[in-house]
Amino acid sequence: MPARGRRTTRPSGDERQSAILSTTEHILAEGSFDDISIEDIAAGAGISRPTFYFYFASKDEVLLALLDRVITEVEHRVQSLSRDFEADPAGSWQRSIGAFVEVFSEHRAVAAATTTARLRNAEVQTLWSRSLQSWADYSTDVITQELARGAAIPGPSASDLSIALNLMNERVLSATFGGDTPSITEADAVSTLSTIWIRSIYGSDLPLH
Amino acid sequence: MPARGRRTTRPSGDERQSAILSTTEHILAEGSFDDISIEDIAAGAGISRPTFYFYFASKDEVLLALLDRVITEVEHRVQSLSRDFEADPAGSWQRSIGAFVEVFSEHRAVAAATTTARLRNAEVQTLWSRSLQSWADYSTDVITQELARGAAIPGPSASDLSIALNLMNERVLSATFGGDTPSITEADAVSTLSTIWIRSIYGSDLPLH
DNA sequence: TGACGGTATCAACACCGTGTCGACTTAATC
DNA sequence: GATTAAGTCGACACGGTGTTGATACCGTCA
Repeated sequence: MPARGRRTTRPSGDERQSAILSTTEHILAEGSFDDISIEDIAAGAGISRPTFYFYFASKDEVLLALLDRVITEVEHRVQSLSRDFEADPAGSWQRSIGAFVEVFSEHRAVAAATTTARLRNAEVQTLWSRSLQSWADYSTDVITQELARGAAIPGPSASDLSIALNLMNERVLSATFGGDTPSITEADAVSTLSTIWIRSIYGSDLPLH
Repeated sequence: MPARGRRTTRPSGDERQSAILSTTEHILAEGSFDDISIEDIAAGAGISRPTFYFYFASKDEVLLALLDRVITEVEHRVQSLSRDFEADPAGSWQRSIGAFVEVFSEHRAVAAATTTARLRNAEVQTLWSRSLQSWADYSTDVITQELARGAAIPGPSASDLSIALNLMNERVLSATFGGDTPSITEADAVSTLSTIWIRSIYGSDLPLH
């Protein structure tokens, strides 16, 4: 059992593991994921490159762990939101979108890295797809309910609509946080996205409530 | 001057250059841009790797040339479209979006490669940004006119709205052509996107005309 | 016709990042 | 103090990139 309150001669495995994670998120804040080498991460965590491989199989595995934490955080944040689409549809959508924006704003480095890694790594792709799909499923359910009570207007299938809107959010936020051209400012992002969601779902700015 | 109608002992420089371009687009159709090496391209074009560097400074330069051709094609296609937003706003938007979908559908390999290369290569980023910006500028102008004649409804700035919608198209089409999960089918893409554009701009499915 | 010069070609090399192997050290356990 | 599991890293092999320098081809002009 490792000594408690007294420094052991070597940091424990868990300390090393989390040093790698936090160093990576830290380095990620200033450089792109593709530009940082495992050497950089290892150096930042105070270990040699081969030792890095004792903890993670690759750079992508580290990102996977970071991404997992972010996704879990989004889930919690969105779940703990007070929403009542019947009473206040516009506000409910806006608060949900706002929650996403907040979390991705806080972890923009991880989000940006995911965007690049997803394109070449199947596991990252899968993890991200699963989340996107679950958000799309949730939106689809709400839209279907809104259609049933006559608030939303018919048109494209609820699922196509919700997929397109979720993908829009992903791309717009990635542009905003990445400072791309063209992009919309962080201040305008939530209201612009919410307006598009609401008009697309209800065909109006003032849905029935 | 090179012989005409008679084969010279070596293919000319121009032939090599275009062999590199077409080979690259061809190889790109089955593998991702990141996975193909300069060796692959050179072999496909019947030259050695160093000789490749005589024609292009890097793999990315090849993509840049391919992308340039695709962007030019989109421009031509969209310009030659008959549009009259006052007479038929919904149809005009739908035809414009349809033109994009067609071109990117034909050159999906180049579009996919651009998506990945943009993230690490500044020149690709710039070229793509410029096009995106010019399409967004065009949409902004039309939305502004539609607002002036009282057909579009006020809300987010015309430019924020148009940037968000253009980015949505980019992401949704990339998912569709890449067969991502979640994504919408190629058959449903144009109608879903058009509906979102029209409802977001006019606040209704049947804009004034 | 022959030598000049731009165009084109490629073998060989230097470099960098990844991932692996095997030998070594450290610390808990019996 | 012997054994075992966990942890560490020097040294290597590999694969892809980009460069260099020597050489071949070919149109042209004296």
